[in-house]
Amino acid sequence: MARIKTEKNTSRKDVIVSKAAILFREKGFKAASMRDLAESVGVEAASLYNHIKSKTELLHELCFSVANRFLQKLDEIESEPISAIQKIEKILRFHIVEMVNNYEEVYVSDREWKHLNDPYLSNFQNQRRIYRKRLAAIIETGIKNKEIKAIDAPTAVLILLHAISGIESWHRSKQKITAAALEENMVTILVGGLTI
Amino acid sequence: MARIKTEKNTSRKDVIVSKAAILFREKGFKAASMRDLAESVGVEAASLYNHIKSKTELLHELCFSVANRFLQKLDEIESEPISAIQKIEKILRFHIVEMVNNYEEVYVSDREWKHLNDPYLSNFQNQRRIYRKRLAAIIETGIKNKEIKAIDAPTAVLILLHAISGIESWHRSKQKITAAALEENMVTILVGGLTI
DNA sequence: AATTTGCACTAACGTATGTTAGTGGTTTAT
DNA sequence: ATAAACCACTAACATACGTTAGTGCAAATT
Repeated sequence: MARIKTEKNTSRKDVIVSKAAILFREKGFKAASMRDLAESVGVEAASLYNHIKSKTELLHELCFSVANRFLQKLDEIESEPISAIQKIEKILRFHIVEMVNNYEEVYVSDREWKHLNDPYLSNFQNQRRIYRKRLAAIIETGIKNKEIKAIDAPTAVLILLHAISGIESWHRSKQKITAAALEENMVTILVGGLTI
Repeated sequence: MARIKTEKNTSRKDVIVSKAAILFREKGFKAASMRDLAESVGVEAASLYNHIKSKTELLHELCFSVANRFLQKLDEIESEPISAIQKIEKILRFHIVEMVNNYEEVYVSDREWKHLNDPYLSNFQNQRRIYRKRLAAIIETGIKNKEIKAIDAPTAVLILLHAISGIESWHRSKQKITAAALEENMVTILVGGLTI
């Protein structure tokens, strides 16, 4: 009857959530079973329910904690007195760093949100839509100011965001370049591609 | 006892496979049930097994038919007497057109291949790895010939491929720009970002 | 030290899933 | 017209799943 081991300032629920992130990333939300999760936590499946309400709750936690981090950072960057292209670069770098350091969570939030249930689902979709619109607005500004090529802003956003999610492949590749080098390469290509 | 309707030159199995693509794209492979699929085909679940061997077979068919199309096109483009950056642009355009016209299949092949079983799984992963290496080799050549910026080639490949998969979002968006405009925008940003 | 709370356990439930067996009608080929 | 192949059906199976109920030990609180 060994308990779930926690480090200080992390609840047992936190442990479960972060093991869930690893598992959901690896197998996908639907394919990952509560029994799998229990095993990776070192406990019986039923015991998980002393700490969480449901499997989907785990997905909520992951999706919204990631979404909130990005929204907060966007607030911050939007209000800085810098050029549009500089904002885009900052956001891009933040995404990359997040994807590198919080791989599992960010990945799961990006790929598995479809399995959320309403009202969380609509909620998440809205946040996502709004986030993208705000990015597009920054790009529009950059275009108006002749910093950025005259392209379709939503398309540019979609390229940026999806390109970032490619870091998944980097994570799993054998011969990785350093995270810093990865970041510079991505910025070179993407910011370079946008700039006039 | 109405039979599955086929158009000429398509077997009943083909009908099932393409309905499966739609369903797998929408719900994900694991979450899409054979009973769902049966309903969308207009038949009882058990009846599907007169035409297919298993659920995973549907995934094989989808994944490998897509993979083969891309491999074949790459063979073709590789042997053309054009510059590296032109090859990259051609491949990019092919990917975009495929993603636009064969949305469901390409998407499923890209996102759901994890649920393949061995030996298909390793097989698919190998093909994927090799495909990417060949793309990276083209980029390396371009760098050597000073057509392309001195970046990490595998990173560039990963950005290209994932950016393309962003067309998913375009497909679902309400106010779409035309497919042609999408293609031009993507080429502008991505080829522009690679070129010196 | 006594009491309350936390938490992991076993057992089990209801449901959904992929799939098989067997039957009989319908289309195709002879 | 007869035989053969095709194919959709009903019924059912075994398994895997998320989750609940109830029990008792261990830790935290008083």
